[in-house]
Amino acid sequence: MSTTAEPASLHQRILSDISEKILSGVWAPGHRIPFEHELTAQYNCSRMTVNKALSQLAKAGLIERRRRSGSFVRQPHSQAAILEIHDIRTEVEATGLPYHFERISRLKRRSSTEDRQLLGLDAAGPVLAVECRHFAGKRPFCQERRLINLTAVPEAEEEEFLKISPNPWLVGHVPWNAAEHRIRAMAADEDVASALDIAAGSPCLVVERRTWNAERPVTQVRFVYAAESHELVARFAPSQG
Amino acid sequence: MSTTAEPASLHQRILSDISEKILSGVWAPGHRIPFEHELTAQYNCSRMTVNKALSQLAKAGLIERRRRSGSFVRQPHSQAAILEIHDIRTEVEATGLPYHFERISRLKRRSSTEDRQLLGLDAAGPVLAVECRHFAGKRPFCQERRLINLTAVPEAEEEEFLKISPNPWLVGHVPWNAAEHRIRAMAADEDVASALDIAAGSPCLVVERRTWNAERPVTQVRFVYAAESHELVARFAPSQG
DNA sequence: CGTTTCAATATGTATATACATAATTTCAAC
DNA sequence: GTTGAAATTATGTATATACATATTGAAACG
Repeated sequence: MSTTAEPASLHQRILSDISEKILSGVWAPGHRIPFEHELTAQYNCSRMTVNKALSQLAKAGLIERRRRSGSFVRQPHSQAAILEIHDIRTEVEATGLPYHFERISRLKRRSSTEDRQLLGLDAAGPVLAVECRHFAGKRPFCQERRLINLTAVPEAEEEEFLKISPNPWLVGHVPWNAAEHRIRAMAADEDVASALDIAAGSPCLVVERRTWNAERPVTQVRFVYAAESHELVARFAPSQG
Repeated sequence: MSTTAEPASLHQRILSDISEKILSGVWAPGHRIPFEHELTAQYNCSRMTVNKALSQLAKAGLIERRRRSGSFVRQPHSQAAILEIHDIRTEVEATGLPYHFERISRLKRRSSTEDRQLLGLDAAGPVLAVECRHFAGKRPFCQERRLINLTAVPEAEEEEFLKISPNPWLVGHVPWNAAEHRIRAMAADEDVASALDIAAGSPCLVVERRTWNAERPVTQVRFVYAAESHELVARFAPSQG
């Protein structure tokens, strides 16, 4: 997996240009983004192409379109994430921004008491601790801290997690049959604040997940998102198209 | 008035026709759905219109498109986020503390624009706005703000919600077949801070839920918990095919 | 026999165009 | 000055068309 998505097509480029401006704050909520005909001129393309990009942005909830008035940056509603095996790459790319991640550290160790508690292990054994940051464009989107039970997944020892992040690697290598999510809010501590480039104390959403394979703990992971950047959405039935 | 599936637009109709067939199981995973040019003939429209619908389906993950081969129904990406309708009384009592609640206000009014947006209503009509606090022991545990669509649930007008809180009352009186949860973190504003007896700005967990009955919005509710007091837990096994 | 080449095919993206629809503004009529 | 009809404007949807691209299958070739 390459980490950066090239601007595949023109309307994708327009889309990511604009969402970058919005998410970076260059265009604040309420700001009127250029009219379709202006963007048409700016990108030297047809109105249909611009329209496609703007329609997607509207559908994604980043902008609001009003006939006769123009298109406006919406209040930071932000993007949806399905609850379960939420794939961060997909979440990020849904916003139109290029995704990449950074592996910060990777350490094999004998499991500490805390590790065992987090993983739900009852016996000692080697674990792999991995820390990553996921980015949307140039901005940090999510901090990930993970423990992998090497007894259940010995192959993980050979993987550096530099080109592929732990989640897709695990999905491709290990089956699981049970999972547990814990979701809560917390104030950013120093560590989180610097990882996400936000102020210490500001609210964050924390998603912790443990997965098992045949009763055996596989991995435990904690994702932390800045509150403004993220919202989890879970639906029980398709509401409408 | 209820939200009867309106004709909307042609590509929307194509999209919902197809997703209906997929979700109902008429077209199983792996099934090749008709080629664009076949759908073009079937709906008597241009390929662009069909293409728009199929592209959206692909983006939504329901189908997979392969050049030269066609479009295929994908394996179900487990949409079933198991977040049961969480019952606050049960949550509180699980901690061993006595539960009680307090109805703060109850107001019938014509739906404002904001009400309609929150509920997902497209037409005006009466709503009931109810605000409550739930306690664990003597400490406030959760603030609840709710809108009830009186068009869908006229009986609610007779209920004062002094002895029974809105959630158990609704569960006993109105069936629902779709729900949506939104979960996020936020900083407590003045209102929340005083309701929960915490400092303004401290992190909170917000759970918003909307439920529908036969396409008709029933109720919208926002629960706010102080971060330290609460954690959501969701367990599930992968549904897979 | 295996490999290369080429044509056929379905999707992917972009174009120009047309008309519909909703929200403002203008401006004349009352 | 208020009302209301018409013009204006930006978006919404659909059309026909064109060419690009990936993949497949079959024909041509050494």
